[in-house]
Amino acid sequence: MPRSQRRVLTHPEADELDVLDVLHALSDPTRMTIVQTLRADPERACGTFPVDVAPSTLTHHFRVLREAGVIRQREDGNRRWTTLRRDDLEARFPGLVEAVVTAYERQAPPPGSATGGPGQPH
Amino acid sequence: MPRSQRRVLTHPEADELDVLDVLHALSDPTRMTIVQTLRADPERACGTFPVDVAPSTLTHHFRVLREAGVIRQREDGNRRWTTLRRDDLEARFPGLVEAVVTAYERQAPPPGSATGGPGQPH
DNA sequence: ACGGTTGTACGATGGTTGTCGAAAGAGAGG
DNA sequence: CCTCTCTTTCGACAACCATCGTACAACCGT
Repeated sequence: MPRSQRRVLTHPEADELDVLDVLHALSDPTRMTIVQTLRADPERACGTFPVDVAPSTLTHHFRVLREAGVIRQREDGNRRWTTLRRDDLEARFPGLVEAVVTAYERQAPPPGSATGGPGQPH
Repeated sequence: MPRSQRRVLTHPEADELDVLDVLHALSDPTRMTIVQTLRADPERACGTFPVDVAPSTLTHHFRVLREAGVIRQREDGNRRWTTLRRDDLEARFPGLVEAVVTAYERQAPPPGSATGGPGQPH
């Protein structure tokens, strides 16, 4: 029995999303970096995010984001692939994710971006 | 010496606002109700918000909002007046507060509004 | 001056959260 | 079958947080 059947990945329905849960999920730098990364890359495996925490901590953050309805996860072989639920979020909270991530990028450029923009270099 | 001089109400500068702090401040139903109320009424005294918590708890929530830069408070005689920092927030996080409050009102109509909209009535 | 109003400060408390390490499960490949 | 990789689960722990009651400070009437 494949892992995708063994453990059910619970995702809230699009019309069940709670904006307070979403805001709480986004008010953490690690989780925000995950969302930021997913906006650039549509789908990534769990271990490929530019965050600096232990694997078990990462699993915890993915669960928070998933149960808030921010991301969707699917299993494929050994990997777990993660996507941003852009359409569902946009339908229920128009402009929210756009505004949040844009605001965050201004103050914390995504890891790997060469220019830090007008941020304090020291 | 008036109270407005006695204790300094610390407000972050407009360019110091942290989007993660703002999101955290907004991810609480009591605080979101405060912001929601302030969008309708430009300025209110502390005790006039339609929330159901103890006064000391309310003070705590005002401090969280103030230190995140969401609200501004000024003293006048016995009262402490609270306003939303709309311009500062809009300049630094364009569209954010608008999207957040709009999303929240859809799922939790402001207290005192007659129609609950298409929400579950029971 | 006195009492009432408004709001804060402090301390306590129960619950939540972010973090990690160790152990284990599931799949891929030899 | 065995091993390696990817990811999860569990237990633990310290930090944080929302909440409250009590005490207190400032202001405003009378």
